[in-house]
Amino acid sequence: MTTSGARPLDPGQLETYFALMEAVSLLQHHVEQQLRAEGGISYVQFQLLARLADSDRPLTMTQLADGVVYSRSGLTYQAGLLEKAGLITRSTFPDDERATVVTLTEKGAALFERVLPGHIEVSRRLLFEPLSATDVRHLGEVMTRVRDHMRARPPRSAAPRKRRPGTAR
Amino acid sequence: MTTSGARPLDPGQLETYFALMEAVSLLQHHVEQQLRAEGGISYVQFQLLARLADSDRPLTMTQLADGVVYSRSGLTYQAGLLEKAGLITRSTFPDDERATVVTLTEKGAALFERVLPGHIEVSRRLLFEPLSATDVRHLGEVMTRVRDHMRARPPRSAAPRKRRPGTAR
DNA sequence: TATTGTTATACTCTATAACTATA
DNA sequence: TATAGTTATAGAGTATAACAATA
Repeated sequence: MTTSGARPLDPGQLETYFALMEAVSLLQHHVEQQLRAEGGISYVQFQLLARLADSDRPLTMTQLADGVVYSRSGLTYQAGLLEKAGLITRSTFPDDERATVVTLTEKGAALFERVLPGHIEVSRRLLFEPLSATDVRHLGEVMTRVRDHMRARPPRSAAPRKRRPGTAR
Repeated sequence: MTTSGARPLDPGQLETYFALMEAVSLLQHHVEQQLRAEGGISYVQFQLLARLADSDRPLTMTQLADGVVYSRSGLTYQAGLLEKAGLITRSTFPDDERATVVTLTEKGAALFERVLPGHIEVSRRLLFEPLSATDVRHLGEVMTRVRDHMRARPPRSAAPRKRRPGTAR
C-alpha cells in the first residue's frame, strides 16, 4: 500500500489546496474569537444553535449531530454545556423513548440572534471583502459541489478498518 | 453595540460561507485521519514538517510558527512532540542566541515523504474530483486572494492586542 | 526594554469503550 | 440484536501568564 497516491497533483492543485486550507483556518480562527467574545460559545456550539434556530421543530440528538460532530459522546458533551448554559433543553421523545429531542430555549434563540450579526460581519470583512459578486457565486457553486461530493463519498482509506456490524470493538 | 454588523449579507453569501466552512471541515477531518493513520501526526505537525521540508535552511521557531499556530507556547508544545519523535532537532542560533533554529532530521524528512502521497490522494479524491480545471484555477485564485487579504488585515476586535499587565480581564 | 523561547497550568474538546434503556 | 444516548476516562491541543536569557 501507500502507493495508491503516487500520482502527483497538477502544480496548481497543490497551491489551491494549501491556499484553501490556510484561508479557512484563518477564517475559522477569527470566527471562533468573535463567537467566544460576543457569545461565549464555540463554532460547534454556534452550529448546533443555528440548526435548531433553522428548524421549526425540535431535533433529535442524532439529527443534530449530523455533519457537525463526529462522535456521539462529543455531541452529548456539547449538548450538556448548552443545556447547563440554559440555551437548550433535552427531553425524551415520546414516539421513541430511546431518543432525546433538543429544543432551543428563548435564551438560546436570543443568544443566537445576538451573535449572528457579528458573525456575519466577520465573514464579510475577512472572506467577502476581496471578492466580486461573480467570485462569490462561483465559490458557492464550487464548494457546494465539493461538500455534496464529500457527503456522498465517505472516507475510504481514512477508515482504520471496515467494521462489520456487530463485530467486536 | 452589537449593531456593528446589522447589515445583512446577500443571500448567496451566507450560503457560500456555510458551504465553504462545512466542506473544509469535512476535508480537514479526513486529512487528519489520513495523517494520523499513516504517519501518526496531526495536520499542524504536518504543516510544520512541510515548512521545513520546503525550506533549504533551518527555520527559527518564530518563522515556523507563522500562520500555523497562534501562540508561542503552542509551537513549543508541538516542537517538543516532533523532537521527541525524532523528526526535528532544535538548537541555538549562533547569530542571535535568543533564537532557536529547527532542523528536519532524516527521519522527519522520510516521514514527510511517506505521508505526502496519501495526503495528496485525499485532497484529490475529496476536493478535486468533482472540479474542472477551470474550477480549480478559479478556486485557487480566489482563495489566494482571500488568504492574502486576511494576512494583511489582522483582526480588529479579536486581536489579543498588546495589553499591559493588569488590564481588564 | 523588547524579543525569543520555554514552562506551568488550566481549560476545552474529542474519541473509544462500556453502559443503560428502549425497539 | 440493533439503536439512541450517556458516562467514564484518557489524551491531544490551546492559551495565558510568569519566567529566563539575550539583544
